[in-house]
Amino acid sequence: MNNKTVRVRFAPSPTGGLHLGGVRTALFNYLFARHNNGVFVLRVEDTDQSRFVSGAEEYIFECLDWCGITPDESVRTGGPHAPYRQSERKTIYHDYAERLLAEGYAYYAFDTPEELERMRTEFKTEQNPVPQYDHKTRGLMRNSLTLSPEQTNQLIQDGVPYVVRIKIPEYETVRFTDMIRGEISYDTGVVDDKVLLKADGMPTYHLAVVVDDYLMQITHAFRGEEWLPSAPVHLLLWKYLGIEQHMPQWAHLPLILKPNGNGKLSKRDGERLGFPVFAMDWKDPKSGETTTGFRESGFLPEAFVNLLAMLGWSSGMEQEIFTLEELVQLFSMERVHKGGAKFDYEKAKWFNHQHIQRAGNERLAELVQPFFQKENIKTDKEYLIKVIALIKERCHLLPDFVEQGRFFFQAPAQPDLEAIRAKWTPEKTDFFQAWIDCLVNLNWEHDALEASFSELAVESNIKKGEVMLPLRIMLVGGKFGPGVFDIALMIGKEETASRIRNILELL
RNA sequence: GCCGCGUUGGUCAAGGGGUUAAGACGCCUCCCUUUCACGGAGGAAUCACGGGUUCGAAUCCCGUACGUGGUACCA
Repeated sequence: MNNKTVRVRFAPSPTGGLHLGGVRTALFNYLFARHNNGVFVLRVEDTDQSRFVSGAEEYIFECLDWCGITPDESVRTGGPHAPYRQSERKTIYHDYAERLLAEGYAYYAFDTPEELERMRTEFKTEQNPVPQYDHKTRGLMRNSLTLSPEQTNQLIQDGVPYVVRIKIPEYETVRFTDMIRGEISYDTGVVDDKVLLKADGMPTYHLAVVVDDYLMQITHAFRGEEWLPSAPVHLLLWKYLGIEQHMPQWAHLPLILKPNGNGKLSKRDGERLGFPVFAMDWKDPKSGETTTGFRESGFLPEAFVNLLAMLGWSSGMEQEIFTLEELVQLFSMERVHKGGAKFDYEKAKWFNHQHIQRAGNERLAELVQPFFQKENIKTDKEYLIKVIALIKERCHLLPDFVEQGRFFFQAPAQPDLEAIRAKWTPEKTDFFQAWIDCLVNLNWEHDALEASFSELAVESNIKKGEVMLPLRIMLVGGKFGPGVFDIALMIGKEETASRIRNILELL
């Protein structure tokens, strides 16, 4: 890449950076950086206004750690372009704002929220329901363009709150090339004079990205498609600052949409439809409510990363299951889609199922243990590993191991007695009684077990098929699970006999 | 309203002038399994619409429709 190190940056917002779309942006940044032996920079957006949610920074790092996409430069790791926290870069942004002000590309605006509101209602028409602060209206507002320099200075000295706005030209066409979409052009006549510096002294995203990307020598900037409309503002800023030649290449990633209905996927959808939209549990410090994450729902991080990668990108091959390292090798911007993708939770679970099959039983045992603990089931590690080997293929999410495996640890609490009673006969009671007695002297291995069962059935003049299902229900509680003799083998001679005996008494 | 971006089965998608238009998820049928899954074999289902260009269009162009994003001192 032009002998220049590829540097990509991720600048998650405290609110938006937390969900699926945000993590995917981070992932694509990471994949592109690694693929090109570049650097993945994380700049933290910590705007100190009411919308800022404390704990978001920690949360983001934990998410990225979980996914295995740790940044090379960040607040945590340090790096040559520190600080990486926006609030610590305040004076830097001011310097750049001054430059724009001095050269007439920006101006001071003293309008109060009420005045802005008045303007919006006053100029509101059917054709223009949302009037903007732009070339059409700025001449009618209270700003350094309409005020004399003396008046402006006086207001500033008097401590009247002000913002700095970019002065967007009236007739100009801004063009740029997006790595995903190709040529894109905007007519500046429809762009408004965006605020660059807020009254509280903090920069808006518009100023911050441009300044940070320049100073941090970012070569490629990827973000969600929702940023496309503000791209012309950023382009103009690069130009006005005279740093155009250092501008990164842009790529606007397609949106992740609601599975049904319309619109961007949001936190609410997860709650409504019963699936996670956050990587990990997220507790909103303000409302105190917790939103369940993919991690806590029982997703493997590699599965989460895999399914995220396939949402808006494809390898072009038939293979769909990839490790992070494979994704790094295969990733290319050319294969990123333009259109938004609807999130499909069923497919997400399928990805997890696939990765569970590929995961080692020992690791699964560790991951699954907390879910057993939650249900107060004590698990011996060695035993649990054997159980996992037996049941993993029928598990899509980690909690499934509890449902599929609990009878290995405890006798079924509510066995499906009806299923047994339906075709029960006294002869069958005798049969099971006899089999329990056989068990005592039996060599405890699969074939011997099954042979004794089959032989006894023949002797008792009972069809083996008629007692197989009852046996299963006695041991398992229901019509599910691995081979019934494998189960008996696992739970042991005593337990097998005891479970049969107990059910027999209930019939 | 205006501006931008997009549109291949229900969903994710390959394919970028000539294909029987891949594959995956989901759904259905059958096989396997004396259970449930897994697995295997099949099946239903698609190029948004209308015009061009072309010998030939899912593919290129133009419209329309629809979707989606933006239109904040949010990101």
